[in-house]
Amino acid sequence: MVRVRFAPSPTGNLHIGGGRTALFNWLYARAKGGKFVLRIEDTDVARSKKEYLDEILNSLSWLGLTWDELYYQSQRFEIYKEYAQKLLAQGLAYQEGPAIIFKVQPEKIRINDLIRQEPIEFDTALIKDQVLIKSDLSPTYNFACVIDDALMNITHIIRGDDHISNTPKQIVLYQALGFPIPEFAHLPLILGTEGGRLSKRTGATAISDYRAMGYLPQALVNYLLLLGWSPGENQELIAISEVIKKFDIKDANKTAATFDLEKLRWINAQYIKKAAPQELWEMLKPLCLEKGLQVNNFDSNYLLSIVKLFQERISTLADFPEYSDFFFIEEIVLTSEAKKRLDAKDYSREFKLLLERLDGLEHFDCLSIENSFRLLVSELNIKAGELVHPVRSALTGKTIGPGLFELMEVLGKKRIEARLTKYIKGGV
RNA sequence: GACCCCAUCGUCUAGCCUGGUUAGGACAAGAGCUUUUCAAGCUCUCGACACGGGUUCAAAUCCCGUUGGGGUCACCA
Repeated sequence: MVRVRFAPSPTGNLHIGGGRTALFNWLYARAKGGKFVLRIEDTDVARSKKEYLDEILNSLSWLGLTWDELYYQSQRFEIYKEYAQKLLAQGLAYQEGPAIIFKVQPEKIRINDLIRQEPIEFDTALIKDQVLIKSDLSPTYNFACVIDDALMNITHIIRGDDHISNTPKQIVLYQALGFPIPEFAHLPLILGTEGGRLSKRTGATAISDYRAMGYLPQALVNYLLLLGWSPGENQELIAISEVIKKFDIKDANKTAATFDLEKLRWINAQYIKKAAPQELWEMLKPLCLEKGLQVNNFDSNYLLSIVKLFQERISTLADFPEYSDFFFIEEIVLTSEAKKRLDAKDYSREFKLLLERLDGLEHFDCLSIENSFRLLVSELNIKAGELVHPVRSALTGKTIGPGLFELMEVLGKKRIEARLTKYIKGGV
């Protein structure tokens, strides 16, 4: 049975690269009907923090990467010590004070990597003796890693490229301990736009940052997947259930990929467009409240109509409160462009006439509004745009946004009246 | 520096294994359509096999080298 693991260290957030490694492990387990083990590598007690642990667990859950088993290395120190003693007793390791050090014998190591055609060759003569147990009695990464991967029956080690040079160090330990050597698959790194590792300088690195910026987990997963694997047949958008049917770690790319926020945004926009308005609203609501929009004061029909109005034009959830605020606040604030529109001319007569027409409407729907609006402008002998722009500015405070007639239908007669009246000299 | 990995449009990639394609798609960019704005959508355009040698009738594809990029060289993980 396939058993894979993701082994983060709680000394930082779960970042984009870690998220992709976790995703590929999880996918391989799900594709092969295996198990996905999560192992927290918290052997560095000083640097490990509870807040990072929580953040990592939350991010994995948010991405939908559920684990089957969970282990903490900090609870397994006795096990590591036991195996180190064994190597000591066998004469394969020696002591240096309280530390236990493995004597590396010169040999040629060949590593078969699932995503590379040729085996990778190393000469261990170039490797120093390896510390197993440090002076403070905690195990080193390579030692704890090997013990755990073996005891947890990990069959495939899928990890970042940056671990390639750790692999020979680990293989000598597998051999010395008499453990079977698992399969390896080293994923290429994700690079920042500047080349080199993705770093905070290049942009957000934490999965939680993308959550906060309004990306959907499915969209981020879809993007991360494309960064190193292709469904073929020119497909860009793919449901995770479909991926599980065709995923194999052997098909992972071996070239490093540059993180491209533009494409992520596009994918996110596609997922937002496809989402059910109700579900989208569940995600939007907390963001609106956070921005101080009193959305609880409105009924759900109103809210869903607004969601539908913006669903096609936002690319992140965070765009929503910014674009739609005028639906939720009475005293809207004009942008400087909107102000310019309204200051350009006195629209008292036009606004007044428009309100009269709207008042006479039997049905206050988009189509009726548009018909009466177009009739009015033709009677006034002006182009539609000449009235559309000032009305939009007065109603929304903005010069950009959804179609005017659609937003008027949603906004409702009362709000329209109140907002246009403000610009009619001498009142109605 | 030593060791290791990698190399197709600006970016992500298909094609490479099993040589014969007008080297395909997506994002971005540019143009147009639509139109009340901004988006979206649709149509079109731009744009790549890093270089040099082989092997072969034929090389993006196989081999070697060069160059370039990246990674690792901790009692961090």
